[in-house]
This record gives sequence, C-alpha cells and structure tokens, in this order.
Amino acid sequence: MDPHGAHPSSKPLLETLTARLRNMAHRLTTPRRDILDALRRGAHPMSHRQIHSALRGSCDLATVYRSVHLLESAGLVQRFDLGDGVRRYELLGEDGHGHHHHLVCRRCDRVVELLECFAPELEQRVASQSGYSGVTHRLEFFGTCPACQSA
Amino acid sequence: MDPHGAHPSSKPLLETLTARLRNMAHRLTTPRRDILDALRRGAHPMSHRQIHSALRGSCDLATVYRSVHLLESAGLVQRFDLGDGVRRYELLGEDGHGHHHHLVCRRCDRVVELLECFAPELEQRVASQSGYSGVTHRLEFFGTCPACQSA
DNA sequence: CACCACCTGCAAATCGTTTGCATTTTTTCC
DNA sequence: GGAAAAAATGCAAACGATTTGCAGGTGGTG
Repeated sequence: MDPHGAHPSSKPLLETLTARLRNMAHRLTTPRRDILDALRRGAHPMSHRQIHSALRGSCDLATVYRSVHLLESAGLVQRFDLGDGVRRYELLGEDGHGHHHHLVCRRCDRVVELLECFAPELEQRVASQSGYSGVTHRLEFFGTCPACQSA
Repeated sequence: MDPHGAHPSSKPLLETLTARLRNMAHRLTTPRRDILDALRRGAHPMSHRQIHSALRGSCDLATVYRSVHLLESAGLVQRFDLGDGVRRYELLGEDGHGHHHHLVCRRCDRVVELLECFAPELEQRVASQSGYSGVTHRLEFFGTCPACQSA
C-alpha cells in the first residue's frame, strides 16, 4: 500500500495503448488517442468531464462518453465509482493487470491509490458458493484524510 | 454465505425503527414510517423508485428522496451502489451492525446477499498506513448467475 | 389546543449520460 | 494515391436520477 503515490503501475507508452486498441479491431481516431493520452497522464481516476477539459475541447463531450465506453468494453480502461454519482476511469493493464482500489476522503475528495488487491481469493469463494461465474468485484474505501482531520 | 436467502439479519420491528428515529431528534412522519416499513419488508436493496411504488403513491417521490437521505444520515439505512447509476438502500442495524455485501448478476440483475464482511481488518490496515481516520468501505461482487449462464 | 419549526407536495431546475441524424474521418482495396 | 464502404464525430435534443424553491400542511410541545 502506498499512501502517497499516484497510479501504481508505471505508465505504458501511448503507442502500446493504441496498438492494443487496434488489435481489438477498433479504429484509432484522434479523440481516442487523445483520451488514452489524457488518462496516461492523469494520476487518479478521471471523470468524463475531467477528460474532456484535459483535451481542451478538442473533441465533443459526447465523444468522450462514447470513446470511454468503447475503451472500457475493450478492456483498456477500468471504471471506478467513488460514491458521488460520477463515474471515473483509469487505464488498465493487459490481462486485467493493474486492478486496484482507492481510499477517498469524505470531506475533500482527496484520493489515495491502494496498491494491493485483497479479494481475488474472495472472488473464488463467492463464485463457488453461489454458482455465479466470471465473478469480479468493486471495492473502495472512505475516510477522513489527515489534512481534513485537523481542519 | 447464503446464495439463496434474503437479508441476513432478522427483521426489526417497525416500532424499534421509529423509536430509533425519534431518539435522533427527528420527527416521525407518515412518509418516514411508511418508508421504514417498506424497507423492512423488502428482501433486497431498494431504489427510491421502488420504495415509492411500494408506497403506492402515498407520498411524493421527492419526499422519498428527502426521507431516505435523512434516514441515511441518521444511520438507519445503508446505501449500496450496484453499478448501474441507481442508489439502493437497506436497513442497517444499530451500531452499524448488519453491514454486508452483494453479488449481482450482470445479465439479469439478480441479487444475492452475502452474509460475511471480510474487510474489517483491512479497514484497520488501510487506516493506519494512510493516516486516514474513520475508514469504511464499499464492496460489491458481480458475475453471471446460474440461470443466465445456461441461457 | 394553539404555536412554530419542520415537513410535504408540486413543479421546475440541475446534472450526468445517452441518442438521432447529418457530416467527417478512418480503413480497405484497387 | 484515391474512391467507396464502414464507422466515428459534432451538435443538439432527449432522458433518467436526483435536487430544490416555495406555498401550504403536520407533528409534538407547552
């Protein structure tokens, strides 16, 4: 666990990402490349709006929604729900590598990236005891960050 | 873990719930009582809309939103985010007892209530290593239920 | 039983997200 | 390198969940 760091995995090259997209039989368009690049630069999960403003309006917000949706189903990005009604996304390594969780401050929304994922064996247990297949999980932590504690 | 059962904890009396509300220095109004009763009867987490229709329009949808919000901050109900953009709620025992998780079918949205909560010691670890205080968590599982697997 | 703070109903506003359609871009193939 | 087909984009409008302003109604306290 790394209380201060940014995204745990080292950043992949933009080329690597675009290659992955092409291999999925998807077109490489300017918005998609730019979105991947924006996510590559971001340290924390980004909302559609954040991505859109990082792009400085180089493409439409609707395109961000459509592209991120495609990137998600292509397995290039992972969605996170941090409690407010806003969806956020981070790059995901190949074969699902890079799966992790977050710790969010209830007061100031500061986000800490947590390195380890504890639950893989839990997924197994849940799957075998319920009969469900392809079990995944979503886990986030919430608390009050040091700064907000003293404030 | 109970793959087939409904809410794990036995249902509290409606009187018990209303008493808890009164003790929090909140008024006991008809809509609030009815909402608590609807949640008491429901086996799975209910959305505002579901609660509202369980009440057969005896109060306004906006009142459901306002009341559930109050019940949540009073610690009487707990919110669950099951992945679609819809918030769902279940009764929560006193002192936070009754905390648990769900397993949701990606195809048909069937929900399984999971009895155990694995993460309390994780909260400790996350808290001490990050400096955050009052750490809680949200954990849900997703998969494909037996029926949808064969379909 | 009267009063006051609080709550409700109603309707409109807000916010995130999706969608229809005409136009532009990417890719493929010659 | 260029034309044609398939797919993606921009724009604006639609949508669904949730919130809010305001006028009138209600709970519980003295």
